[in-house]
Formats: sequence, C-alpha cells, structure tokens
Amino acid sequence: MAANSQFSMAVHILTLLAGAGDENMKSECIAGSVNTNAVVIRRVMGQLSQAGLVSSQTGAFGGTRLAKPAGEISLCEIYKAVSCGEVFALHAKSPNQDCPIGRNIEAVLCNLQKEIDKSVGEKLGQYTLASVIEMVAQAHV
Amino acid sequence: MAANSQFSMAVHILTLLAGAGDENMKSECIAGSVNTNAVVIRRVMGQLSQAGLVSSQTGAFGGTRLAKPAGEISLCEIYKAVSCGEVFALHAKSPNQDCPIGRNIEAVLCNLQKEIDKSVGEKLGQYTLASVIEMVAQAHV
DNA sequence: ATATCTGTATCAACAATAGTTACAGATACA
DNA sequence: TGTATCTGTAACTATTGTTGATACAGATAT
Repeated sequence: MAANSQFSMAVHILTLLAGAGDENMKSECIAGSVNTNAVVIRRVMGQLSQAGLVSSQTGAFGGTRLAKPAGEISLCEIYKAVSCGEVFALHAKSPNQDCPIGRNIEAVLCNLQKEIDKSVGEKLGQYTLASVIEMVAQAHV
Repeated sequence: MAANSQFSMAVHILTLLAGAGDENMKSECIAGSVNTNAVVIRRVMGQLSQAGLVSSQTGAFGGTRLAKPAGEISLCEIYKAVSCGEVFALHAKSPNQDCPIGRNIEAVLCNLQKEIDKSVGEKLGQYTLASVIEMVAQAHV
C-alpha cells in the first residue's frame, strides 16, 4: 500500500499554521506547500480539529488556524490525533489455540506492542510544534 | 492494506524453534501453529536466515532450527531482520521546494523518524527471545 | 531411485492510502 | 437577499503492500 504519511502531513500543516499566526489559512494554500490535493489536507485537518489542535471556519474568508500556541502542542498529541498504525501488527489470523505457544503468544506480543507504542509516545512527547519550527528554521539554507 | 505482521510471525516462529531445541522443524508444522500457509512461513524464514538467526536444511528430514541460543537473540535483531516499515512515513510526494517550510520540513521529519526508530530499537533490544519464552510460559493457563 | 523438504517465482485476493471530482452547508460582504 | 468563497464529506479510482495459494526446481536422507 501507500505508506501512511499522515503524521508527516500533520506536522507540515501545523508548522504552516503556526507561521500564519492568527490569520486563517485556506486548505488550497496549504495543499500548495505540501504538494497534494486540498481534500487530502482537509481530511487530515478534520482529525487535528477533533483533537482540539486547530479550529476551522467555513464560508468566505474562512480557513483554519492553530487552536493553541505551538509550544503547547506536543508531537505525541499530533501522532495520536492522526490515526497512525502501530509499530508492528499482531497476527492477521489468530494462531492455533490448540498449540501451547500459539495460545499464549498473542497476549505477549500485545503487551509488547503496547510498551513500544508507549515508548514512541514518550519520545515524541519530548518535542513540541515549537521545537519543529525551530529545527526547520535552523535547517534553512 | 493488510497490516504487516511479519514481526509477530517471526517472534512466533522463533519461539517454536526454541522449543524444538536441536531438532529441525518443518515449515508445514510451524504453519499449523501460526495458522497460515507454509510458504508464508518460509518467506519470513528466509529473512531470519539472512540475518543469521536460523539455519535451514533442504531435502528429506530437512527443516529449520535456531542458529544461536534464544538468550542471544534480541527482539531488535528480529525486528531488523524482517523488513518492517518505519513508525511513520515521510511525504509520498516531495513538498513544494519553493516554500521555505516545504523545503526544510522533510529533513527535520527524516531526522525525527531516525530518532524514533532508534528508540524503538533500544526498547526492543531490552528483550531477547528467551524473555519472550519466559513470558509465554508465565501466561500459560 | 524415491520420497521429502526448502527456496522461490508467480498469481489472485484483499486492504489501506492517496488523489480526484462533486456538492451540500456555512459565512462574509455588497 | 444574493453572490462568491471556503470547509466538510461522500464517492470513486489508482496504486501499492501483505497475505494466501499453487507450482516446481533443487537438495538430501534413506
């Protein structure tokens, strides 16, 4: 499949919104920077909106802006807002329950999965949108 | 798409092999526990073999066994052996290079991706196949 | 020789993402 | 009030990755 790049898009979008300050940005304009279709942007935006990270306005002169300061938006929040998959997936079909190992391995892997996800969340939680903006600025050529 | 469950399968397979000790296990038999097709097992096995975690024998009475003790196989090695995707994907199409943010955000996200992947690797490195076997044993009902 | 097992090519089925078009609903402004 | 503009969302297609399945060459023990 096409790999899930929603997190990357979300960070990109939010960085643009932070740059716009209090002004509304149109999805068409954002799509121009991300290099994709405006509907794709609005789809991601819907998830960010549900998470309370942005607020949108319909109608003429509408658009979207950050719902809170960039310093108060952690990358972990963004990650959770866009429904990314887990680091690894559990068995597609349940293993053979007649096998002692098959019967118990799922629970072990599930716990491991949760632990890894938690670890990723903590790592992402070390950064905020403001950190990203700073990194982008430092990368400036 | 169907989520990538190769890591889960790999851990399951290796746990079974560890239980078989020095005896060769047939892919057909492993497939019975994992509840899938033998070819799927052999595909994963090929990656584990390339990583030096298992060794296989063709021909009659052939099969596969662990190439080193369970205590010396870390989950990080397994994770790297099966080509799992990254935690999140970068932009599918490159962002607009005419935009100051579009031009620089990719590198920032790429660094972040590497850092997260490293963090996942370290977390997985805390466990060995032997740990998994122990956890499966404790889960026994 | 024969039976058995791995390694691998190939194809179909399925799922998820991304891209696109279309349109209803909301809103600012003349 | 009418018009232009923008979001939200449904619907469809194209593409891609995983899994499942069949088939067969090559290796090996007996």
